[in-house]
Amino acid sequence: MTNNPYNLNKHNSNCSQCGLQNMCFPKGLFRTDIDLLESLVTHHPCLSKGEYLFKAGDAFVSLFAIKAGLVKVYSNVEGKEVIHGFYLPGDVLGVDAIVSQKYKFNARALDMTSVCGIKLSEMDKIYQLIPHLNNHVLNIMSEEILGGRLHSELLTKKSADQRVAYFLWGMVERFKSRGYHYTEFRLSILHKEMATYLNLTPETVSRVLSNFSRKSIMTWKKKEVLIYDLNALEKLAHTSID
Amino acid sequence: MTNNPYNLNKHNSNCSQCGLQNMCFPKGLFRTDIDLLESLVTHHPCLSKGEYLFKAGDAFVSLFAIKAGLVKVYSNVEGKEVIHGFYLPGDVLGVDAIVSQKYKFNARALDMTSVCGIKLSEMDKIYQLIPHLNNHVLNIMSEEILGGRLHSELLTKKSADQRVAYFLWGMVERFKSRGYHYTEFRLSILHKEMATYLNLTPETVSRVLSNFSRKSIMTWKKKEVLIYDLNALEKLAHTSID
DNA sequence: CGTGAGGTTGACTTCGGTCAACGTTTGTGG
DNA sequence: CCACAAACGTTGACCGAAGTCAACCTCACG
Repeated sequence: MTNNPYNLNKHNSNCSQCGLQNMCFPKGLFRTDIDLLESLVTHHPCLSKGEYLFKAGDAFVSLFAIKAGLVKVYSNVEGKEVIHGFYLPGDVLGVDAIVSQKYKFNARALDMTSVCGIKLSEMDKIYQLIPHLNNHVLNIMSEEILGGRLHSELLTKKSADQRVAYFLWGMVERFKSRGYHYTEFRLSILHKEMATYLNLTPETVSRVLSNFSRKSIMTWKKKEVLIYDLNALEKLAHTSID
Repeated sequence: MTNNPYNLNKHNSNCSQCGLQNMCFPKGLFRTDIDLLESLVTHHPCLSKGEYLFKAGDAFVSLFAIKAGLVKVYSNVEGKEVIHGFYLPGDVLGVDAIVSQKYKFNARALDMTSVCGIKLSEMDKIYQLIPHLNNHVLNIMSEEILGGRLHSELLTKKSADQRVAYFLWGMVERFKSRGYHYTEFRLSILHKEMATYLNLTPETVSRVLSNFSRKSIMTWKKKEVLIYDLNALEKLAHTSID
């Protein structure tokens, strides 16, 4: 178990292996595929905080698998930011650009971030060579659709408390499933950004977090999240509003 | 130009042709593919208002292309309905169930509806036989992701007036692009359902529509939508909230 | 007809937004 | 290493868009 998903030094620098880890779900690739996939994987210098992985309108180059760090995907509507998701180590982003061959959203590192690219510029060929890869792409797209709908449910049917609880609980689950510490972790998301994602204001988020802290459910100070009462958090996240 | 998309009698009853129309975008299928695709397309009896096309949890059988009518896709969160989209003639639904092989949402006819099924139970085989079909599926999934994000933008950054205007303007655009009448059309969506989709209450929707009617922008009485001032509608839909 | 679902309208409430003032952290350059 | 500025976060007072509640209207359909 890695102590900190953001610690680049500790991360295995074998990029293709990283790519494979990410792409092996749900069915593993066959050994014979690996060499081919290897040739698709590109290495990238680390992105520092604030750097763009891609911008809306850029030509599609490749998918990106996050090795370490954190990326937000967002659009700008009438000057205001709409955040569609946060991508953690192990996540793959960019699938929505495959068809149009243009990224439609902005992707920006929120922290020192390391990615590998997966060149899918010649999709048709690749499908025939690695039929399984197609399943992985479909799988990621499915997750993206489901995630979006879950987000809609969150935005439309949950109170401010529930949204924050749900968001944090979701983060915990994601860290847990990836084998990271999940009751104490670094989260380089500004409260402001979580607010945007949840369609709340920073003020409201601040009040909710103060509230959670007062109830000894969790704290989030200076990018360090400490979960004291995961049960309470889950209950809050899932209970009916009335 | 068909007068009314809901008029089943006027619709070409050749189901496979319908399926092809839907699947031909963005790249046409080759003639040789058509026979194979034909064998994948299944015919279904018409659904009457309120009938389910599928329910959340059902095993995935096929995608559905809407020939005529209207289908809503929704989930239930703590007893409350969350509507994720309305599917019109020419739309294909069910892509999000391909990977999991289970439908995750409910799909219900809002009016007399006719669909054809596209059996994709043996995806892998099909991909190899019709590589193009894969592009169509990816394309539909992409649209689904984009649509979801657009919906999020709507929910988070628009006022009640703007949401309603945007929704109606969107419907107009969809009818227009499909070659139907788009300044006068039948829309079998309850105000209550539009409200749910837009995360508003029926009362608010009623007030907004009264307002639009008073301003001679449009009316929507008894499932008949009449657009008087499409420009005003588009302007409302797109202008900044401040 | 009559009944029930859907739609409308008005009065009132509320949750979260806005505004403002202040506290705290971060990061840069001397 | 410190100073300072700018960005971020917190707290309180107040506000407002949309929700809630209630009464009533309308219409489709048995």
